[in-house]
Amino acid sequence: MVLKGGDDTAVRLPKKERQKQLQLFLEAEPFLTDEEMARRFGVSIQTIRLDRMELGIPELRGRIKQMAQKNLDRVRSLSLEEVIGQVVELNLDHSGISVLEIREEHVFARNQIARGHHLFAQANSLAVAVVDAELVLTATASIRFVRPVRLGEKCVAKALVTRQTPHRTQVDVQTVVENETVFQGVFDVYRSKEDK
Amino acid sequence: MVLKGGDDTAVRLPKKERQKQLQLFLEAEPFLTDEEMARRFGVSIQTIRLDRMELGIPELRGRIKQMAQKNLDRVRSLSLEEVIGQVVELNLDHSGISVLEIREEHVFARNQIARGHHLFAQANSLAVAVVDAELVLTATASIRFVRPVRLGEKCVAKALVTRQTPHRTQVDVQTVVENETVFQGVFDVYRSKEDK
DNA sequence: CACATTTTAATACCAAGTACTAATTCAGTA
DNA sequence: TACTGAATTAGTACTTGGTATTAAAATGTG
Repeated sequence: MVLKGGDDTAVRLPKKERQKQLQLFLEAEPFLTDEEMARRFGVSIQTIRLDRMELGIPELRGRIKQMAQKNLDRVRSLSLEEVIGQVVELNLDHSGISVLEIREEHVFARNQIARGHHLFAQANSLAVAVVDAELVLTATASIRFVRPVRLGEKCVAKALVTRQTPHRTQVDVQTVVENETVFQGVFDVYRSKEDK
Repeated sequence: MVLKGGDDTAVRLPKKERQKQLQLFLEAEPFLTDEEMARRFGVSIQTIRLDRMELGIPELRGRIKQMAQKNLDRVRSLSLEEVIGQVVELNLDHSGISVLEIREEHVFARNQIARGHHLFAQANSLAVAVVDAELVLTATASIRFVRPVRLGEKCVAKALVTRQTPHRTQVDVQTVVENETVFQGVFDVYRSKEDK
């Protein structure tokens, strides 16, 4: 009989440790087959499968499918996302409200603070949405980030049309988190061919 | 012998037509198996496989793997994408240049014009990037969209630091497409703990 | 030592294919 | 009408990356 310890890199890890590693591995490289994992840990394929069972990790194909599904959902929601954030009220040519929850993808990894352009995007797309015309484009904007917004906070943007001229509409937008103003902006929006 | 036409919905389509449909189907629902497709077209599974061969469409597993991969790439590039657009030049606390090509996801589906907030995002993230400090946040900005930008155009944003005070930096950004200005903005950026 | 835990092994089976060969059906035409 | 070529269907062997189950071996521990 041969000693098992030396065949790969190191002494075989205890079960717990191996399972912890396994999860990390799969997080980094979700496309690993059981076979490959077994090779890396210097352990039999059945052991890996037992581990997966215990940890509730689905098989390769299941994992891939989940990721693909996520991708699909994203693409679909993106094309639907004509307005950044969710519109909860809209009175054309008058006012509108949208809500945006700050998620991982909106913040700086370093400090969990929302990047300014997401707040801007929410406000800008709402400003454009309230204007009732075929072609609507932002011309100028003057904005102010009043205080930083953090991961998890819900931003409520309120837009109000404040002036109308033949080809321009002025929209004021104020964004609040729990009644505290975090952003405000004045958008001067160009429009043409009334009535979309 | 039985007539083949009536078994499903309609008379069997000619090859060309079926293949066209097949592509559309898979675009909408990429998770269909050959078996399911065969059922829908009222045709044998082999026929579907021949079609896939001719059209160069990979098998189900290949398709979902591709999508999953795309998802992975996106997530990874997103975290790398600290700056929107590609930075081609950067002199800390002085100036910087970034390039952004307007793609499908940046434009209004209706008229192929870039949504303002993408131009803003490019400019804003560049303005933040040129400032050399641990914490950098946009405080206020005054911006102007000079002319609409269309699908496929390459936006070159140039940032220039124009003023420095103990906690504020003013950055002017001008974005051009083929020497024509399309966007300009003045960003007032807050910073703290010099030297990141 | 005896017993439990952990690890391997072995076998049957599955989904969704590929690869290949061969038979059948159909459509148009010489 | 018989023949030909394209299109379709059938059938078999083999592949990947598994599940499910049963059982044997190795290892650890009181």
